[in-house]
Parts: sequence; structure tokens; C-alpha cells
Amino acid sequence: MPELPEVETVRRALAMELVGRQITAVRGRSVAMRRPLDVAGLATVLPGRRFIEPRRRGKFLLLDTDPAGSLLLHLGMSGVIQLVPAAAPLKPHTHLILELEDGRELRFVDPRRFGMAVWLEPGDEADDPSLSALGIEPLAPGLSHSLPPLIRNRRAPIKSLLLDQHLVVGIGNIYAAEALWRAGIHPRRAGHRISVARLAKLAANLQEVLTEAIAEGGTTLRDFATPDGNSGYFAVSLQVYDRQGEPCARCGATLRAEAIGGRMTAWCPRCQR
DNA sequence: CCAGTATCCTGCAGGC
DNA sequence: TGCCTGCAGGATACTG
Repeated sequence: MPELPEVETVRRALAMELVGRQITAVRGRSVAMRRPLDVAGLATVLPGRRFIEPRRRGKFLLLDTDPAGSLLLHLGMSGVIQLVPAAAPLKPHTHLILELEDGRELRFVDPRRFGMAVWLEPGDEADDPSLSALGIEPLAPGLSHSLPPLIRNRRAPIKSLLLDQHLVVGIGNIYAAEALWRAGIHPRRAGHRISVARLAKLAANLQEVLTEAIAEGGTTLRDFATPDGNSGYFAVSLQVYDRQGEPCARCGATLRAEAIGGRMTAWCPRCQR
């Protein structure tokens, strides 16, 4: 579920609640995830460390510690980070538990196991396979200048290009659809057939929708929750995602949906060209 | 290199 | 009600 706004929402919550806390013990069960979860390995390296300000790179969370090192997390499609009292009931599919000195636990729950949690020593980050090929951060300044050259020479549908984390990071199925609707661009339009001016508009719309979603605490469709268990409120602001059959809020035409690049995509057939 | 498809896994909605 | 099928917000290994 989680795209950039949801991951950033989690990062901010952890920045408020986790900084300064010390890890006392590690529990869990090593399972196959996107990358294997090695509970025993984490249990040898994590206890005694304190969390410092966490970072986000695309949809990845980097929980940095003192002494230096990072727990690299990805929430996949169904991952949730909980920060709860140790006595809180254990949710099914809780794979990793970090016991904290203040009596709380940081828990990683991920039913579909598309996520991951791996330890990075300070030198490992630059060439980590998950991080090294990532594209630009969409909320960094200058996206309207940095986006067009990445898209202009590509023949794939713009929707698929927006989902490609090697180009721009953090955009998933929901925000790709929303940004394209705002920009009035048909999701199937080939990248090289979109003018630089329209790509600049798309860049601005991407930044808008991501920023607005962060302000609302992300989008909760079914699973997403912040570490304290709250939902995000941006779902009420979605204009096209999963709204096929409903009228377009801008022009009134009936929204439609088809798979593009294997992912269900909704758009307005009248005002997206 | 690029574009498109299959695949990992569980939960759940919808159809019969 | 109950069973079955297909689909889900992601990333990547593969094919052509």
C-alpha cells in the first residue's frame, strides 16, 4: 500500500517517538521476504544501539542508529510499523520485534511479505542493491526541470514510467493515477509524445498531490496505519484511483479503468489526452 | 538498453 | 453459507 506519502508519514511519526530510544533485545522469526529476514543476525548487531533521526529514500525507510548503521526497511504492499507497549496484543504476521528500553516495542508486520528489513553497516549504503539504482526524489527542488529529460526519450506509457523507481522514486499506482489526472495526460500516452511543457506541469502536479497526501497523513485504503495505529485521510481526496464508473470531478465524463503495464489504471477519457 | 510479462505471498471481495 | 477465482497499493528477474 505504501507509497512516498505513507512512508514519509511513518518516518515523521518515528522521528517524533523513536529518536533517543535504545534497543534492548530483538525477537521474531526469520522468514522469506523480498530479502531474507535474518532475526539472529539483527539480534547480534542491534541491542545497545540508540535510534537517531530516521531518513526516507523513495519508499525505503532508513532507521539510523548510534553507533552508526541503519535498519533498512521497505513496507512492500502490506507492511506496517507499530510502536506499541510491550503488552499490546501481537498481530498475525509480526515478523520482527525490537524491544526498547522504555517498555515499548517496534514491530514490523507484513502479511504478504513483499517488504524487507536488513541491516546496513555505514559503508554498505552506497552500493546496496536496493538503494544504488534509485532515481530522483520527486519532492526535491527542480522536478519540472529534472523530470522531462527522463521521460522524453522513452516509448513506454507515461503511467509505467512514473512507477519505475529507477527514474523517479516514491510514486506508486495511486499517486501516478492522481497526478496524471491533475495534469490532463492520458496514462497510456508514450513518454516521448508528451511536450516538455506538459511534463513540467505533470512534475508540478506530482509534487502537489504528494505534498497534499503527506499533509493528510497518507492514504489508507485497507491496511495502512501510522505506528500509533491511526489511518491516513487522503483517501477522501482521491479523484480517479478506483473511481471507474463515477463521473469525472472536472468534466463529468464517466471515468474508466484498464490494466496498463499489468496495473489497474483509472482515468478520464475526456479530459486526459 | 528498453518494454512487457511473470512471480513472490496472503487476504479478501465478488461470483456462483 | 461456502467454495473458488482473481485481484491488490511493489520490486525485480526474466524474455524477446
